[in-house]
Amino acid sequence: MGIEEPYKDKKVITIGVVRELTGLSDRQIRYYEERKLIFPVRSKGGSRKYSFSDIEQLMLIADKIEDGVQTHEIRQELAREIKHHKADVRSMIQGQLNAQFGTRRP
Amino acid sequence: MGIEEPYKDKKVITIGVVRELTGLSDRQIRYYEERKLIFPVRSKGGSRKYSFSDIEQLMLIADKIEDGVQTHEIRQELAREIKHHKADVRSMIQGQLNAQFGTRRP
DNA sequence: CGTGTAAGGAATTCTGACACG
DNA sequence: CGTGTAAGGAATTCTGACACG
Repeated sequence: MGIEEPYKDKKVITIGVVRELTGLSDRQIRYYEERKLIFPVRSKGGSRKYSFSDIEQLMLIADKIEDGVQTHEIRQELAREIKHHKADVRSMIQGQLNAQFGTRRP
Repeated sequence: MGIEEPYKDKKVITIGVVRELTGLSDRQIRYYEERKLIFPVRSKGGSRKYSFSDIEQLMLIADKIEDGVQTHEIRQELAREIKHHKADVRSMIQGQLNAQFGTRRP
């Protein structure tokens, strides 16, 4: 499990390109940010910059919205995913430690 | 040898971000395009869009310029690289064909 | 709740040209 | 040759608000 796709998470894409790539309106894209579903960074001048991950995330969000899921529900799902992801990272690190030093057994 | 880094070649980055990421001026970036060293695509409105590959390419170009290499020389080097790359692809495909069907031997 | 829209302003980018060397 | 710059215009993005439902 190595480091891959170094570009996927770099926030370098303007909202216009995101609009084209996702098919969403800027209004929608900005609204999902307002509802804490997506977190672009800002350029010096104040314009939003998104990553490819953000674009994928937006397409997932759009699917759920279409299915009638409300933004606050989506936000909760996201929180759960992050929690699980953190747990995964924790257990992976634990696994590496065990592999290196053996399982602790007093 | 599979398909990797699906984002590396997507032309989605505006010149302002390229300027920040490379440290070059827009003048320089546009000039290298004029000299056929880099090939951004255009948005509907006419603004340039670059890929991460383009950014890496620009940094290589900048290094060579600093070393006193002229743009037309760099362009020739690029042409050679493309030629070699095409030869590599050709021999790789040939290798796959041989692996699949055996070397032709009448 | 989620989205469209008109409004006004600010930041971004574009081209062609002049300058220096 | 490679790059800076001032000029004027066009495309892009921003925010806050009103509207509908």
